[in-house]
Amino acid sequence: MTVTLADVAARAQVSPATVSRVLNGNYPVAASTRERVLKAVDELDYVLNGPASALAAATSDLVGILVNDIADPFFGIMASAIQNEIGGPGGRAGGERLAVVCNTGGSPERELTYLTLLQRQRAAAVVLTGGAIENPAHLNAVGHKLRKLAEAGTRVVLCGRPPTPEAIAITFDNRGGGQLLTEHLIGLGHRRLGYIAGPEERTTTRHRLEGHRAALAAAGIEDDARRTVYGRYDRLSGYEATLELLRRDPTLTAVVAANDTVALGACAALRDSGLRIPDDVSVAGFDDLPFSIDAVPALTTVRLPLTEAGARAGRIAMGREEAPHGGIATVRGELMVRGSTGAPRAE
Amino acid sequence: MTVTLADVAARAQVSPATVSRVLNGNYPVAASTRERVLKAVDELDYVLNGPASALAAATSDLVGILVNDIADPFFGIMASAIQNEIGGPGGRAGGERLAVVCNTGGSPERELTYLTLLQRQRAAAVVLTGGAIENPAHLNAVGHKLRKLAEAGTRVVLCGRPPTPEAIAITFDNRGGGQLLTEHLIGLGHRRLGYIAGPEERTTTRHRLEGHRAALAAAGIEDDARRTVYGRYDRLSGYEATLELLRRDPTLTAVVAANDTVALGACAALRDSGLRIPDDVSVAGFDDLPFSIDAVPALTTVRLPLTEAGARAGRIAMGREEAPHGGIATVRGELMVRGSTGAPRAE
DNA sequence: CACTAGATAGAAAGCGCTTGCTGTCACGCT
DNA sequence: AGCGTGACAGCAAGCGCTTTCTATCTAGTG
Repeated sequence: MTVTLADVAARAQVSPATVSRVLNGNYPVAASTRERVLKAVDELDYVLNGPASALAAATSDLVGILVNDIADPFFGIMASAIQNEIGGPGGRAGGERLAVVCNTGGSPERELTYLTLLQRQRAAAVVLTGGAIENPAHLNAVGHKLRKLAEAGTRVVLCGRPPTPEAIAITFDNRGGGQLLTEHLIGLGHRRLGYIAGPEERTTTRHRLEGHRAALAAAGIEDDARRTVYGRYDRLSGYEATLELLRRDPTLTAVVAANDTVALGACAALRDSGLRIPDDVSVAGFDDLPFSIDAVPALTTVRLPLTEAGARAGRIAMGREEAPHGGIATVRGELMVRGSTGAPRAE
Repeated sequence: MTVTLADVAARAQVSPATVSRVLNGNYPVAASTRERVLKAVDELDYVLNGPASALAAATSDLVGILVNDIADPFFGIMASAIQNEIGGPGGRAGGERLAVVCNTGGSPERELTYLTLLQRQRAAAVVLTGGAIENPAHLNAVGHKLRKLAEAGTRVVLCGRPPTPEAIAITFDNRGGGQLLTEHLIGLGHRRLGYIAGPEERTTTRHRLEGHRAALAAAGIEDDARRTVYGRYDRLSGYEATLELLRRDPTLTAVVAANDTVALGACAALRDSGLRIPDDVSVAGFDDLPFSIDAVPALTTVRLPLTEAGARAGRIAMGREEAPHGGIATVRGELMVRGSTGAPRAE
């Protein structure tokens, strides 16, 4: 029914071995023979059987990219950059690899299961993006899996994720970025800052918050726990958290959000509460996603070089760039001061 | 080196066949035996060899999702919805399938290569999302591939893509949406409307533009070709196109954009040109992506039920929902009138 | 001109799993 | 007591490809 290597071989009057060699091109085959084979392949519309090939060769051309939320451009941009370097069809790289992105939805189980599935497929490489979940049991399980994958020859790279002993990592300096942002706000004269954090058990959340607190501490500002609200990394969360923050302290002069999307929600909540940005309340985001500049006023935020980091991770995953020294590269964010932050209103 | 089925069998003192059956759970195995096997699997940390399994069973659990641009939330949202239904680990569905998204970047070659790669992997299903490229040769090649895939037992579903004879399709009524938008603008009194289209050879571009023109024609407004500019589906394109439109006719009172992202760029260009929205110029987008409501003023646009459509496509791909009658379901967009459109300034 | 090295092609042994078919028991029925 | 009948378990034949090793042939070489 389906065309096999043997069919092609028969048609081209050569042995299956020869066809295989023509297709893989790593063994001398006379030009005339090659041509005959290629012709047969074409005529028969033959397509290699991936599983069979992977089984026999004990390798596969699958590369997995794990993301927390595929609907979030933060991940989309990174995934796109990674995939570009992985090669994928027509990518910058040569070999044809199937770069696939797997959406964990931020769920530990899904993350683990995808890792197993990738292991099962004998993936050539795996790139994990974004913050990790800080649960000892889960961390352990993931570490174990990564080790197994590495042992099996799968290259494992982390991108925008805190380093672990098991893999090469391109890490974002979320802590430094958070600090930059809050320092900026404090420099403008703010003293009562609300903070909208992400999900509590994420490393990204913790690091950004730590940076924020470090800046507060450095300025001798008391860190009132009531000024921090945890939520999700989405717009609605930002909206609700802002309302809550305002309820707890209507005299806030600035709101720092977990990321740009959350910041957008915060802006909406402030506007709906009749407050002007930045005259009444300043707002800051994080990531500098494309739409941030289109907010009105444009969002002050920390730009993360998502594309560059992704590209680098992709190249390392393909073995086309050597790993950074010590296996860890830390990428800093750049403070982008725009219209959404300003001096607090005089009291 | 790596643990195989046979190792597990030896350890559990059963035959490989039994282990296989325990793992696949589609054959009666005594509880005590099952337990013994499971224990061995656990102790040995055994992971099934995907390729081998796929080869022997002649099926795979891979499901491909093709998107034009993974960094664009339009696709991210659909992909997320599809993947959710596909099951993926922990998804709503039962079986563990590897739902993978492939980023074509809008390139015909990449689209084709991914399709081949998926065919090579004997994918269980393939979902193609977003507009197609209107190039006869390419259309033909894709059609051919889809037919082959279907013949091989791969379920093929289109989502947000024009129907073809080869597949089941959930299609967006881009034409109707475009018409709605322009009718709305005309209803407000606009007569000189600029149109920023997407890439010329995309079906989405053409359909939305046709809707726009149909509305103009219905209102007896001459369709000046100089009022249409083609570009890409990104922000910068919207910015530049708007400047160009303004250059060609500074008296424009409205700009209709190919999608929300482009609309954002258009807004930026208008603002930078010292024009107010909607007082001087109205702006309309398309898709109603999450950030559209956060633009200031909020974007008037056509909401496309991306999540619902994706979910449905996913279910159909999994065979958990029957195909729509005739194999085609058309989904309409809903006009969302918001602040970015208003009556034109009096002349 | 005999001989060897280099270039190609083929034979065949798996890769690790699934599954149709063939046992082997232990029951429960007549 | 004899036997049909499930319920399990194992055998063994592949699935379609890669690759090692071997065979063959041609072209140099002294």
